[in-house]
Amino acid sequence: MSTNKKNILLVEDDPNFGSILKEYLKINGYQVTLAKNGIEGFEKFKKEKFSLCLLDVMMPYKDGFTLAKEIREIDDLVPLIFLTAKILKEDVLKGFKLGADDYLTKPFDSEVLLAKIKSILGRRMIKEVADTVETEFKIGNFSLNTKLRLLNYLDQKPIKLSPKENQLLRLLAIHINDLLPRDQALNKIWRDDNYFTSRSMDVYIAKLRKYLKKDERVEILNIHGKGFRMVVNQ
Amino acid sequence: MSTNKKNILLVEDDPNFGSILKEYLKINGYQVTLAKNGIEGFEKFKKEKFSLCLLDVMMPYKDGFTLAKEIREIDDLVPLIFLTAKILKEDVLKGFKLGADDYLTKPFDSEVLLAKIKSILGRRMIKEVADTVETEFKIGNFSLNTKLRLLNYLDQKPIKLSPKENQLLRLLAIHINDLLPRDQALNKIWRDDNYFTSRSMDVYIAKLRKYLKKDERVEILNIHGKGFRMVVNQ
DNA sequence: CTTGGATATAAACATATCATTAACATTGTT
DNA sequence: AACAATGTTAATGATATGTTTATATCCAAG
Repeated sequence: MSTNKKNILLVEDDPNFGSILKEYLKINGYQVTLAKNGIEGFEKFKKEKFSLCLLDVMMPYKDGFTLAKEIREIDDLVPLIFLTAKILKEDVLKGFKLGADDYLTKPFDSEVLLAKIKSILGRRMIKEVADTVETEFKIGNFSLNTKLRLLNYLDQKPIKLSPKENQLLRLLAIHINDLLPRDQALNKIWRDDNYFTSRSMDVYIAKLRKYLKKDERVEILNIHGKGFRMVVNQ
Repeated sequence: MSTNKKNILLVEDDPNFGSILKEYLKINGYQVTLAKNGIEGFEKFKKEKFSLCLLDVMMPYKDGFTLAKEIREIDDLVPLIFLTAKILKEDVLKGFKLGADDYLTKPFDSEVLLAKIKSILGRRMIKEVADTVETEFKIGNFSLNTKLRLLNYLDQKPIKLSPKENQLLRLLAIHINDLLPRDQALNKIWRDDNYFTSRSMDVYIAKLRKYLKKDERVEILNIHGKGFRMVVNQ
């Protein structure tokens, strides 16, 4: 449990749902500021520092997406969660037959939301930060220094990495144990994602796998059609 | 083979307005598919992957709302923008209930539309929305990770799922203990429901049943003529 | 300017994954 | 019984990926 309090901005126009959710989050150790529409939400965002924003998409005057855009203009990093995802996920036909208020009063899966918040304030936050500043990565018994482009294995002579090898391994390390989508890697490293750059990336994956053979716990797995996933077993 | 280009589906019955808007969007770097009514629009939507849909509300045969409803049945996430001449509040509300991402009145400032499109397709927006989609499902002693396409059973080696296996099991999990209508699954996953896709689905059901044998409490039952139902007994 | 080494891409071929279809068996319905 | 719906396995062709080798490109040292 971290000592600095996690401050959440909740923008929700339905007062019932808003206050219930606020109470629930407070019980779970978060500090919550509730705004009842996009305009008020943006005002509050400018005045205070928040660890995370929960935005209802469907709001009068200023919808969640517009608000998100404005927030992004002044803060590149603060995580955003849209509360419509839950609604969109539901059977649309069912949603139609109900009134607008009905889906909000339906039992809200608060456990799921809480898990999401925890996950975003933890792992995901780390990923964002790592993506912008981190230069040193542990990968099993390897350590990668992206500034010097060196891959160390215990006390052995460091392996010199080419710029592309370095960038790709760095991305895999940021997403360790998680999917690195093919497109994302291609766009970040090659700034393009046609067939040929994709094949080129495969060549680099093969090279990295060769380097990583020294530690058999470390593997780069493929997820067919989606991307790669570097794992450290045990 | 993947492409980076933003692909927009534009459904508009007025040929003049339609082609002008199409050209305008193309000039601004988008790839645009134009459909001249709701029926054609839905056909095109099923055949291709789009980053965003622009739907005219007032169209003969099939209006924009009906089309939106059909699109939402097979795609929970694709952003929708409604174009309309009417500025009726009722229509706006109806649009938002469908999960619309924006609402524009016609004639409108094309600069405004471009800004809206950019905002919705913006680098973070899609990712944020995608992040809020549930990726973990519990099924008896199994746990399904739809992002990594892995089916875990206790501590055993995870079973790798193919994309179709993954999608089908996900749908069954969403409807756990409840009926998953055959045509609903077919339209969501295969975007079609002829005899052959239906047989194909049966093949996948057989595959899933094989995987799920590890936990005898978990069963996929058939409801003759209606669909399937995954249950967790006891 | 040219040479050599490092690097990135392309080509070529091998293998793996995947969705579909066919084929035949079984079950449910009337 | 007759037909339709479903269960299951195996074969097929298409696409994605794995890997090595060849070629092109860049750039610094001579």
